[in-house]
Amino acid sequence: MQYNFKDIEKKWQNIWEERKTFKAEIDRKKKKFYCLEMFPYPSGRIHMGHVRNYSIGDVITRFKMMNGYNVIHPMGWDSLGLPAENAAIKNKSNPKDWTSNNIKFMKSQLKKMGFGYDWDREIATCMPEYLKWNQYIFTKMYEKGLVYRKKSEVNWCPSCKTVLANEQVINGRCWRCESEVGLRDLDQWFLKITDYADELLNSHKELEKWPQKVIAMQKNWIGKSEGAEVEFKVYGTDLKINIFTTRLDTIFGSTFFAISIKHPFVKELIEDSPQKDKIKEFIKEVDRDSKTDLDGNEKKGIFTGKYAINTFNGEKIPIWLANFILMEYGTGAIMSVPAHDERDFEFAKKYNIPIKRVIVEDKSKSYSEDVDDVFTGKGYLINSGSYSNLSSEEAIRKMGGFLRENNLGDLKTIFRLRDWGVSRQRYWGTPIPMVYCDKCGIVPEFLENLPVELPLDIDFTPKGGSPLEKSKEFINTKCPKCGGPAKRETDTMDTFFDSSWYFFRYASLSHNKPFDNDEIKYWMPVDLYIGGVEHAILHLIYSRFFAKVFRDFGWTDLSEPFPHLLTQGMVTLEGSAMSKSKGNIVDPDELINKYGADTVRLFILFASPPEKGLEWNEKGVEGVNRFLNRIWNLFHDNMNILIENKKFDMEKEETKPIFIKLNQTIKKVTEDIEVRFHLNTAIAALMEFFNDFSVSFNKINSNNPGAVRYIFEVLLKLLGPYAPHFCNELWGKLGYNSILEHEKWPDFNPEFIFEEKVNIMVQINGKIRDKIRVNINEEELRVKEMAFMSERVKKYIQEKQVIKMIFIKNKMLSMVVK
RNA sequence: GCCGGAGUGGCGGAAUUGGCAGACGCAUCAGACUCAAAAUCUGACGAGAAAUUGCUCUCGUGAGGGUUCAACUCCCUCCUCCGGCACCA
Repeated sequence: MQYNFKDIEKKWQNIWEERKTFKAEIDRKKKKFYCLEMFPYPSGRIHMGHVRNYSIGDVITRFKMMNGYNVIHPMGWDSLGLPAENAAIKNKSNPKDWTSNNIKFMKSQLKKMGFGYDWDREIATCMPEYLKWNQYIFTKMYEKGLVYRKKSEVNWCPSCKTVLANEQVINGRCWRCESEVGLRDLDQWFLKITDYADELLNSHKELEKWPQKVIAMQKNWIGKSEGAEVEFKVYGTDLKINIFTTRLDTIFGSTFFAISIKHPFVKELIEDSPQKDKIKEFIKEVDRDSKTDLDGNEKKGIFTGKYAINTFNGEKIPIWLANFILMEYGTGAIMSVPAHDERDFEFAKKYNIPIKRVIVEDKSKSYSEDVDDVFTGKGYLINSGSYSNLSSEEAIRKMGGFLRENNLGDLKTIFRLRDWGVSRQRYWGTPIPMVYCDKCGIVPEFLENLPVELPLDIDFTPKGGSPLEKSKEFINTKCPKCGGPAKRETDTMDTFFDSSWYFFRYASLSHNKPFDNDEIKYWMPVDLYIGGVEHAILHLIYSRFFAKVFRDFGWTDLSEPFPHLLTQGMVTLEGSAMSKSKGNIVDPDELINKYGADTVRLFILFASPPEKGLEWNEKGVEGVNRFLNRIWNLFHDNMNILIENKKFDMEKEETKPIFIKLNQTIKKVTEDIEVRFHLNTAIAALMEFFNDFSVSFNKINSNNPGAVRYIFEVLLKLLGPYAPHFCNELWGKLGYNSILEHEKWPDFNPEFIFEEKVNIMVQINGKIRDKIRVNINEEELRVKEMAFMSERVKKYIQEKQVIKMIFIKNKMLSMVVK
């Protein structure tokens, strides 16, 4: 029989809502637990990734509630962003309406899954209140010097005359008109996240409960490298070019100098070269390559005609333009040491540049003048003037000192991480609250004028520029300082800005500031943050950065917002992520309608442990549904026994095994949730227990009938977080008015964890030859006696000598015979 | 190239501290119920060998080696796959 999940699930969803079961209020007598899942972008419908993510969070939430925690479990919407704008262009509608319709629908889907959220704390990042504090944070950052303006390139469609987001550029072409996309230099806003690069890296140490993988990814992304910056003079000119190197110790081996084609001094270097036209042609070529030939690994270069003077030995070395030097990293110029760097070696071979060995692995060995292989390791210096014979490390230290003393450079640490460009030339984002006044210059909008809201009467059909640029009422404003006429910034913020602090706002929906520190002190940090591993880098670095900035503002005492992170793997179909554009979406609604939310929740959690990727396969859904039905049927077939509520005896011989199994299951399920988050094995343990229970049901019923009800009660509590509607319904049928979430999570009885008899394996020469059943904690001597009496053991040890015996209590007896 | 992670039956996965490999579920097969099917229930289910039924043995966790009484688990070498970063100076 299939239980009627439709009525039951609706009923309990209403009860949770009416009783405000998941409302979170500060109660300083209780320990809090902040359970957070990454909020969704309201794209229209929830997908399997959401179902998985929120099912995990919901199990933890209910589990923690039953363990006496004051749980906050909020939900909201990352509701600004490009898809809304694209949809608006397509449907000639408004992003706001599109978004709020989607939110409405998705919220109903989440409710249908039975997820327990405190909807009173719901946030949508597009709401005026959120815009206001988002903008306020931006102006604060500006005041503190964490925001600046810089020219930066954007994608530009020449036919639509508009800036394109990266997502709108498909294979180098515009997503709408397919014309080739170019680049444009625009003034844009940046956040100085690099000021925090070192701290973001160092405080990884505090994140003990983060997956190693995520930390490794972030470290990679921040990309710290320690080296030195050295000034080189250009021979015969006043030019000085700085280079960055991690191998200052190799500087005596530098035989050429290479700079990026984008280096600001290129123009001056080639000004009077007879080869000027050829060089310009080369620059164009490399520029083209960099756009088309993504992994173009052939090294190319051209001699500029100028020479640099090696700061350490005065040698003149030729300056080349080379395609493998990036302006974005270091200083855009390098000293090249072909003997000790793979790329420099390849380049030198190609262009017949001398190669000079200056580092050797072994001081006592002699090396030939010819260098036919690259040695990139550290070692000892040779051919390096007064630095010869020093180790690489010593040399770097001394050379660094020399640079500092002579004002020619210094040891320096650089990062791959670059400042965060937050400007977007789009409509559906938080307007950057800056005003351009002819008299006062750039003025951040005052708090009392916030939020700067988006104008609604906007034509979204792309005609050139950002939609905001065309709104006269938006652009024209008063200067907050002098009151004179001024113009508004038309760029909006990267939506990652919005999502970098929403979890503070959930915890404190304060009306006169972004959040209130008293409330933050109670609720924050987030005790468990659950989300897709695809956010391992950007979102999780930005959020950590924001927390540190807030701390430095004096707004909180918190340095890390998420001490415990659980990253779930992606749900894939045929090996690739489900996405609308690929058309491989599995819609959870169909499954919910067919099997009910409880089955869907159980199913997605049972399929694999959360952190692993999950290849979608619907086959197993029948299995978990069967499990629920079997419980339902056993329960209802025995209602008469269950409502009698008789006394029972735990110690009774006939039923002791099921109590032991029950207590073992409590222990296992508790630890699986709490310690490992392996919800799949917790469910498996519950199934295993129920199998035992049904097999021995008649025996229990006839020997110890009162136990049936007790066992069902415990089972419902343990299964409750996974299948909350189902379990609450049965709980009610036992005559309780309470809801399971307010019941206490069962404790296991340590006296019922161990069985009275255990199997001891008898191993002879590494192979298991017998199992003997003995009382728990049986003495070594007695086990040995029994083992020697076993016929099967005798077979293997007769006429042989036992030379070694190892006894592990309750587990095994291992013998070595000869 | 560098940095992570993984590799176990037909499939998803389990084995938490080095101690019974394959829990739990799916699929499959057989049986019961049924006129029949579905549903449900019962049983079998890593590979191979032997056997009269039960009691049996050998091999087996990507490959090869090692440590150990004992290895999916620890060490070394290698292969494959996935993820991140990448002419990073």
